[in-house]
Amino acid sequence: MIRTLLVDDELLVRSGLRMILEADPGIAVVGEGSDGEEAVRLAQELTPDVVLLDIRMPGTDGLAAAARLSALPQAPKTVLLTTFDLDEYVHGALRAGAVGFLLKDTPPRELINAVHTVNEGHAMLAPSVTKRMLERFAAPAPADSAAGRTEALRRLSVLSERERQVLVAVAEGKSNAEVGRALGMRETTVKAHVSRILAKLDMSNRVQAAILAHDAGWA
Amino acid sequence: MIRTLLVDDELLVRSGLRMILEADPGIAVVGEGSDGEEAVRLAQELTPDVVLLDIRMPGTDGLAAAARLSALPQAPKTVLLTTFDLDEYVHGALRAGAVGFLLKDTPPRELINAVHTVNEGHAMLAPSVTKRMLERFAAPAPADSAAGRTEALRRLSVLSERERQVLVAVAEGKSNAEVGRALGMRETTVKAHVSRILAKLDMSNRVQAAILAHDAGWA
DNA sequence: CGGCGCCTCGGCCCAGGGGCTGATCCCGGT
DNA sequence: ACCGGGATCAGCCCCTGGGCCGAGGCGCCG
Repeated sequence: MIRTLLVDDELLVRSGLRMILEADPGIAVVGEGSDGEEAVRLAQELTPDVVLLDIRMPGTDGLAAAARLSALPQAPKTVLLTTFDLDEYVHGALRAGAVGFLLKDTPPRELINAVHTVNEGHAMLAPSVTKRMLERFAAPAPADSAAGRTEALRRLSVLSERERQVLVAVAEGKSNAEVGRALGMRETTVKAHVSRILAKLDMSNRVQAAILAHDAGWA
Repeated sequence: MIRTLLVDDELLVRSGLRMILEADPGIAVVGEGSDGEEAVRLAQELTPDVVLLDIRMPGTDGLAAAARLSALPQAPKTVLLTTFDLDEYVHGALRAGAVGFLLKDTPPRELINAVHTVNEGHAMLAPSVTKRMLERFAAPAPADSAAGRTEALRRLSVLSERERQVLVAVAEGKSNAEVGRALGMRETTVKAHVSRILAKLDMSNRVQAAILAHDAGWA
């Protein structure tokens, strides 16, 4: 029997979740709370296996509560619930030690599944989150700041000497006009260079290029 | 009914998996293959919902097969199975478009759970893999050139929490509209934040602020 | 209670950024 | 002699970025 704690500031939501979860014979809802403070207090009293935690709550919100939950002696598996699939939430949630991140439009069947899954030690993320996370995990060789530097240099190697000079100036925070003054060319020329730099690097704005140049040690 | 294809070079393993999966009324095993070539061929013929794929197989191995499966018009959800929890495998698997990665010591109940989970569009990773992946995804501290880093952090300390979030998104190269989408606010609000960030930092454009945030290890 | 700071948003304005076309010049390779 | 690519610039377009003003809500503190 998986002992579960529900925390959401809206009574109706808690009741709905309870209905869904208790339809499964393997799950028991052992408590309900309405804010982050209660979440921590109840988790200590009840030592649940799984805590379902809304992110947006008055006072101590779900993210703060999750961080404190994961610091408890018998830390429960924490699943965060939210209406909005925001990057900031996801990062915050995972950094806070959550093992689940679900949207509130998750079907009942999936919610039950999620409780079982996290209870077994797995993670359970909403599909959209999973997608972004897999992309990040699979794609890049993460920046070792030593290796990231050479990687940046490699990507920048397609640039010509003049383009390199322009990009350095851009990475110093100069406007196109200032770059022109610094390098002795018209602003229109600077813009032409920046355009080709972005095209070569497959980027959409100067900030990304500036960061890359910075990583390469150019500024 | 979830239509499933099993691929493993050992007959005994396939039979065992079939026994386990068909114990669930919602799962049907529609085919079996013994190597990567067969996996691709059968997937085209049968268009299964989920493919369970062993990594170590003679000829075309599971990773290569997974990559080709994910390129199919009606790509199945691919779950890779392996005895050894090697980072190299995990990266390869996820890069190949797999949505599941399980060890062969996974309990039967969990395997059934996994098939349902991936069929719903979620990911299903072995706990050990999940743990490493979450760490990397949540990874806040590159812990590198700490020299200018603390100085940057000092200068950025005047920013509020929300402003910090906005600046991070800006430093990732996002446009104001994209920042808004990522943080759940209107573009006008983003612009208000950026304006105040620049004023607080005494800077004239977002590139300078982005570089500073980058130095602080925020992006 | 009344401030004050933070967060939120709208509207307005205009400067800056970026794409596109097209042009000239120069240089090095064919 | 020709061609290709880099560098230079112009003019045009539209979208984005940033400043400014004003507004309302919320939470905290004296």
